[in-house]
This record gives sequence, structure tokens and C-alpha cells, in this order.
Amino acid sequence: MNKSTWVYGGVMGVLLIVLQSLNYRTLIKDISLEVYGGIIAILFLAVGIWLGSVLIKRVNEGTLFSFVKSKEVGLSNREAEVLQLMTEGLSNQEIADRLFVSMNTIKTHTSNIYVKLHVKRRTQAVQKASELQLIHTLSKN
Amino acid sequence: MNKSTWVYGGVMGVLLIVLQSLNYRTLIKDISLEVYGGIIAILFLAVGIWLGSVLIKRVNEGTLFSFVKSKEVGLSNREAEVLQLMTEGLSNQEIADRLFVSMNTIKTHTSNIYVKLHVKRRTQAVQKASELQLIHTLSKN
DNA sequence: AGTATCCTCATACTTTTGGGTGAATTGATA
DNA sequence: TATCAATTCACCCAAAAGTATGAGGATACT
Repeated sequence: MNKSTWVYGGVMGVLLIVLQSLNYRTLIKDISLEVYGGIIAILFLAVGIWLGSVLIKRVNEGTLFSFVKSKEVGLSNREAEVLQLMTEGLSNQEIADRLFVSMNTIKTHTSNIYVKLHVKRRTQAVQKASELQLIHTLSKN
Repeated sequence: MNKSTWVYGGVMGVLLIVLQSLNYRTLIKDISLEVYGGIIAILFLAVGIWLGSVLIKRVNEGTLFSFVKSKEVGLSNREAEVLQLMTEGLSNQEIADRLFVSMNTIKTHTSNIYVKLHVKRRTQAVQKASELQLIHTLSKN
């Protein structure tokens, strides 16, 4: 909501500048109408491409964990929590420390997660979580 | 290379149509130059936004591995290849079989990858690869 | 010719992960 | 109350991953 305002303002600013430059066009007679139209086209095409890419990028942003979607897959709250930390690259021991439980507990959770996600390995679980859009840790920067 | 041609052709087609329409402009005298410029601007802004989103989507599509970006991080060709398969959830043995080398070789590669990516574990490497947009395995669907 | 980088492989050892089984506790639910 | 799902934990064993070190061959660049 915040950035959109800036984008909108920027686009409007560029639009104003271009429209303003139309006044100066009468001074420059040697520029044909076709060239003039082409310049505007290219200019706004560039702005549009940039805008489009920015908008799409913002969709992919964020590190939200969709517990709702996790439920749909069949994961319990705790399992979703563990999966979240797993995708952040933490080891079982680190996850255990983070959640104040033993590593054995985490192992149990991870095993159950693998079964529910139909995967064999940790990296595949991370992969699956991304595919199912359970997490959105990409394009953070 | 293939789709880019189509995109290029499409853009050029639209450009031609717009430029062609300039001939008809002389017939419509009541449209001011400002309005004319605005129409072109909006039109190409729309095309640009669409183009931008499509281009970004295509970047995120598939399982392309950006060897160019990998080089920037300092990864060798082989290391990039291994990282690619790693992110697909393959084990070291599976990667070894896929590349027709021994598992020891893969272990060497993975260790070097971890050093270059400044990570400790496999999942973190996958994470890092996503963050750095070395791979684009998301939004497959 | 010498240097550097990459790719390859081995050996040995440690750590992490995964699989299987069993079990105690809690809270909600039929 | 009986049952079920979720959470917790333990023990054991096997597989996979990771670390350290050394080393040979290929290619490319100085």
C-alpha cells in the first residue's frame, strides 16, 4: 500500500513531464510526428516493463508461512512450525533448541512431515514446501 | 531465444500499428496533441506492464539454472551443476550417478559450494541459491 | 616452464539425518 | 468414560552428509 503510492506518484510524474514537454515540441519542428510517437512509446514501454516486473516481484516477496495451507496438506501446527525452521536451514538440534524440546521430538516431527509431504529427504521437503507455496522465502532481497 | 522472437515481433507489430494509425490522425482534427500523446503513453504503458510481467514470469519459470549468476558468486561450472541437482532434492549418491562420477567427487564439490556460499548445511545452500536467484524452481505450476 | 584453476578420486573420521518401535502426557471429542 | 490426535521423549541402528587431507591429470594463462 505504501510503495504503490510511490510507484503511482512516480508514474504520474513521468506522465506529467512528458506531457509538459509537448509544449516544447512546437519549438522543435524538425522532429516528425512518427518519431515523437515512437519516443513516447519506447519511454512508456520501459516504464511499463519496470512497473510490471516490480509488481510481480512484490507478489513473491515476504517470508509468511501459510499455516492455513499447511493444514490442507495435513500438517499439524507443530509440524508446520518445524517445517518452517527446517526451510530456514536449521539442523534438528538447532530447531530443538529453538522450540525448547529434545532433538528426538524434532526427529519424530520431521519423519512425520516427510510422510505427509511424500518425500524422502530434508531438501525435498524444503522443495515441496516451496512448490506447495507453504512458504515464501524466495526473493527476499 | 524462441519466445523472445515472438515477444519482439509482437512489440514491433503493436508499434507498427500505432505508427500506422498516425496517418488517420490527420482526419481526426479535434484530438489534441496532449490527448494523442496520453493515449500512446497509456497504450504502451499497458503493453509494457504486460511485457514486464511476462518476462519476469519467464525468468521464474522452469528449472533454469543461471550459470552466469553462479559465476558471479564464484562457483565453477561443475559446482553450479551439482548445486542445481542438490536443489532438486537429490542425494550425493544420486547426483554422482547422474553425473557419472564418484560420490567422493560430489562430496568435494558440495563442500566447496558451502564455502563459496558461506553456508554450513545442504538446506542452507538450497536456501541461499534461491535467495541469490541462482535457481528458479519456484512457481513451477 | 611455471602457476593456477578445475575436476577427479581416495581414505578416514565425525556429525547429522532418517527409520523403526514403544511409550507417557494432554486435551478435545464422541 | 473411552477414544483419538497431538506432542513429547527415549533407544537403537543404518544411511547420508560433512570435514580434512592428499593427490593425480587436464587445461589455460603468464
